[in-house]
Amino acid sequence: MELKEKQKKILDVAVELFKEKGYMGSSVRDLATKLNIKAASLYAHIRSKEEILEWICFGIAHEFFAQLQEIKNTNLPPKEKLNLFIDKHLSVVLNNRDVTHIYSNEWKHLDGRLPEFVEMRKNYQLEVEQLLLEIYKAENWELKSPTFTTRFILHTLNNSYFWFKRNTESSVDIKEEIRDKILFGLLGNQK
Amino acid sequence: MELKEKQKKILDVAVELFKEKGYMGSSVRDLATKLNIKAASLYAHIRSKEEILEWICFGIAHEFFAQLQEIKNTNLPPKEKLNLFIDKHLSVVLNNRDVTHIYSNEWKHLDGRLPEFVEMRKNYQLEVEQLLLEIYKAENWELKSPTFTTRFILHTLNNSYFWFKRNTESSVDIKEEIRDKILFGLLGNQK
DNA sequence: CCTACCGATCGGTAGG
DNA sequence: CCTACCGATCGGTAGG
Repeated sequence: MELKEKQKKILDVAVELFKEKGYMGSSVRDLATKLNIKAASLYAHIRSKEEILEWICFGIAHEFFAQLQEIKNTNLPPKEKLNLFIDKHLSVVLNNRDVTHIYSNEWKHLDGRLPEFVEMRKNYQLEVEQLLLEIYKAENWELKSPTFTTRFILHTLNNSYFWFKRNTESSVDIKEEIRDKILFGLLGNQK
Repeated sequence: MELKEKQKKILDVAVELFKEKGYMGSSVRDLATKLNIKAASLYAHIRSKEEILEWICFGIAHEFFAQLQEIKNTNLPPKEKLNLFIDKHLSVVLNNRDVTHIYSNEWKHLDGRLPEFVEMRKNYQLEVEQLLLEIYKAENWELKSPTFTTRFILHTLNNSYFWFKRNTESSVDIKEEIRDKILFGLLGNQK
């Protein structure tokens, strides 16, 4: 799924558009106008509107997977694996805020490749759950509801781009604050 | 904004539909079919498709406000105010999962009453922030980023319906687990 | 509640 | 990359 230069340009503009109006609220004519071409001309570069959504959803899913695999392949102490996972996942999210938003909210419109997407995401969730189980076991922590906890952490990470205004705080500070909230909550680090 | 019986029925069916296909992905014909009437007949009960979205978004927003006002009017100790706020807000969310989902994800399509909605939500956010400030001050806790923290708590509460499968766990257990995660995070309550 | 219908817009194709 | 155009569907109205 290698994209040509023009396709990358279309992807970038589509991300901006879908973020603003939603996938179903964005027409191919809107997209073409933003690219200063006619709607019909788009089809020299894309097979369908849905294909663009596929690029977005599967592209970022692939990044999440790659990042997780890297962590699984290290021999870090469990606690640091957890920290690194949060850090890496957050980096992907914060470097791709609009894409993550579309991935989280528009995947249901994938249609043809929807089953493939749903399974891919389920697998990712299961792998994260395994990582958590491994960490909790090694640290002798209690993990009451692994599935619940996994969903909590992934959802919180994926929606964290929402908690601050863009460009007002440095990325390092943001990541620290988010990790802090996920690990210790509102009160866990209060004396 | 008192709804008649038929309008309530339309609202209920629309919530189900919008949750499944999204607001822009749902046509008035889809909605009419689900109600076993013709699309044109809907307009005896609604002014527009958008009006239904207004019922959904402003209706639940009103519930959030009412619940917050109740808490502000009590004389509970600060710490219990925080617990009660989480509990009450969660009750509204869990009793209105699909509505909360639409409120969170489809508000941008409100159009005519969009500015009113955005301001309403900003005010709610500010009131919650004030409540947090009051609580943190009384308890002598440190609150580094009030706005960030407020967004964290509201987003986490509003998305919590996502963390578990429907009807698999009792509502009491769910609320406890969610409050636990928000207050203490993944590790805050581990010894 | 229905039938009949409106103009506008949708994603996409043909052919150059 | 364009013009020209397709059938389907959109939200909504008129009139009963």
